[in-house]
Amino acid sequence: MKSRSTLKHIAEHLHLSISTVSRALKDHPDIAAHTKQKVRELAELLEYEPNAFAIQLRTNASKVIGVIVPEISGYFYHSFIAGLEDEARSWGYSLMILQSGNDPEVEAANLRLCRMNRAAGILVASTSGTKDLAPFERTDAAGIPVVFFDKVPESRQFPKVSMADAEAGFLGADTLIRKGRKRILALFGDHALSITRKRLKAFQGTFQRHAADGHLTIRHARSQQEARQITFEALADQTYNAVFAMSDEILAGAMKAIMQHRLRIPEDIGVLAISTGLIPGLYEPEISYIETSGETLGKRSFEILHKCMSKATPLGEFLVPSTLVEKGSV
Amino acid sequence: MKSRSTLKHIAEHLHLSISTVSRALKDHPDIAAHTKQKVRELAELLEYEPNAFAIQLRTNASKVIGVIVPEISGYFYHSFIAGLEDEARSWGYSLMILQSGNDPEVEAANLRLCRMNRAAGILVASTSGTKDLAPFERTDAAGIPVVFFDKVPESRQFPKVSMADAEAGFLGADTLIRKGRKRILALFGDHALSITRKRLKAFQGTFQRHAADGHLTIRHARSQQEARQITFEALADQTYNAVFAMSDEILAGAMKAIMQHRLRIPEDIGVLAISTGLIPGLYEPEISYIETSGETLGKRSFEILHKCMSKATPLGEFLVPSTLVEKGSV
DNA sequence: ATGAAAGCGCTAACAA
DNA sequence: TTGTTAGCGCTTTCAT
Repeated sequence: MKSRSTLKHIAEHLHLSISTVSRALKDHPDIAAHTKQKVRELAELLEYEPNAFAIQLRTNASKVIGVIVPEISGYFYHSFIAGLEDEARSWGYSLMILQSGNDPEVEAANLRLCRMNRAAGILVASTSGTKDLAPFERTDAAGIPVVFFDKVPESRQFPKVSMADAEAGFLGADTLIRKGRKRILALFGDHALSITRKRLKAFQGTFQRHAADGHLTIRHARSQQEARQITFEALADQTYNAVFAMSDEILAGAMKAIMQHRLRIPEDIGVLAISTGLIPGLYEPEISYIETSGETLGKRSFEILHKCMSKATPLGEFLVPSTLVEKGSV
Repeated sequence: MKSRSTLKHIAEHLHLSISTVSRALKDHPDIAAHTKQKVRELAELLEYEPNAFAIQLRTNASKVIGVIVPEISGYFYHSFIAGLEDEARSWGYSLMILQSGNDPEVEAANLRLCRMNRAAGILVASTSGTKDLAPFERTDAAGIPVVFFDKVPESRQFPKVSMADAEAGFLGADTLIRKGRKRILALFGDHALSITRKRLKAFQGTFQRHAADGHLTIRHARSQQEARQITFEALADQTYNAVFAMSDEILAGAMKAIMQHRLRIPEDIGVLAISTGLIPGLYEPEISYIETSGETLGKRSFEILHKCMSKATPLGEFLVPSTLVEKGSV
């Protein structure tokens, strides 16, 4: 293996001191122009590349952001990561990605890894079983800001970034009502998750306020399969003129049931979902959806974390707004 | 910020030398049992965590693997990353994820980043525009093994891991023929990509050899939209009894056209795709597919890279086999 | 069984 | 404008 060139090498070749070379390379004002010139040329020639370890050890800070998610694949987190990476790179940061597999212990181990690597900051979508926030507090106390996103704990002690769930729920109900769809089968996820409760509450509240004459059935499904079955059974008679799905996974299940019944969209049944957009775009006709963009959430999360890394920690919960994307399915 | 404890702190408290503490913590045989005991207890108490930078600087090696992909989101790479992370973590490695945005320059910059961070190894899915392999050679020469995956260059100089494209193409044609579907509309991607050419060649060859009496139309699409339009037009008359899609993106387009024509699957038309499995599972009935698993590719890639990192570089191209997953759509 | 000391490559305060 | 020096936290010879 070709041993990499260091400041020392350059310094020796040029009969300069290491610090002069170091300063020349960072364009320090003290250094003479012709010296800088010579140093830069030789550095280029020797293919000098700074040793990140040494810099990090010296400055005790890295340009790496730790990201801990339950899983990378699936319906949502990969788009979050994509958006985050984009934004982070433009600020010179890289991403260290860790999956927790929705296991609190792995999550804690991953957190430790981030600490050992002196991550500049950490973004966490917690597991559904995360109860003990102490490890996060310790990390934060050690000077590594922690920001939660998407799946956030109740605690008010950390900054949090998430989708505007209430708004999305409201928008869902409002859209359906405006389109005259008032006999609704609304499918939500696991009631134990706060995301579900927030969306549900807003949806239900809006419906009751503005469509008292309508008919709303709320059902909960914890998987695509379950969503499919519930939908299939519910749509057997013609009670409903619209289906609402609170997530991609549930939409996927509902759509199968709709296709199985060979119902036409939007003639026989209207469909609306809360989604990142990929799945609704797969059907014909495409499905209208309330967009909860993973990319946007990623970018926004970086911004918040970035603030935490520089100055005062902006506590509180930041919401990424949702917007209606009309595709004609409702 | 709470300053972290170091070996030095522990050593001072215990009136030991730093090296003794270091050794005690690594369970070095030279150290007395009771000393180890004391050291470990205090380390625990002080919440000692080794400084990865110092270790890395000292040993000039990290436990981080650089991953450079055109994009994280989309139909494929996120599942690759998920599989890779799983495997890497079990070996104590973490992932540094970099998106190239399919831009060769960004790719080169990312490569540089990996070098600066002394990545233990690098996995690259190259951009379609990557022509100059010199940067990769330099990285490799610097002692950081580079392994290409999925989108691999022609060069024989690096180890490569990819899907068994020829096999997948063969399996596609073979399956259709066995099912008696011989009037086929086969949709492929950009002909400039080697993945397309490999799949196409095997598919076409197999068809010609075993279904000379059949009718095969090959079409190329570079986007979901294009695939949709081509399919819609082609299916206007009843020439075909099966559609074959070489990728998820193309399948998505084709399915829209099929739904638009309100054709029944498999009665009116058979459908078969090469896919990772997520998309085919969204339709009703689900679509049969030749599985090209991103997860598996990720795990396999780690294995190859791991070999490269330890001993002799196993050159050549490694193929991840594909298997038929029957869902009854053909 | 334990300690002393060198050094990984870099930065930055201080000297000259 | 440039050089000297100390030190970041750790590992690892080489003593003792």
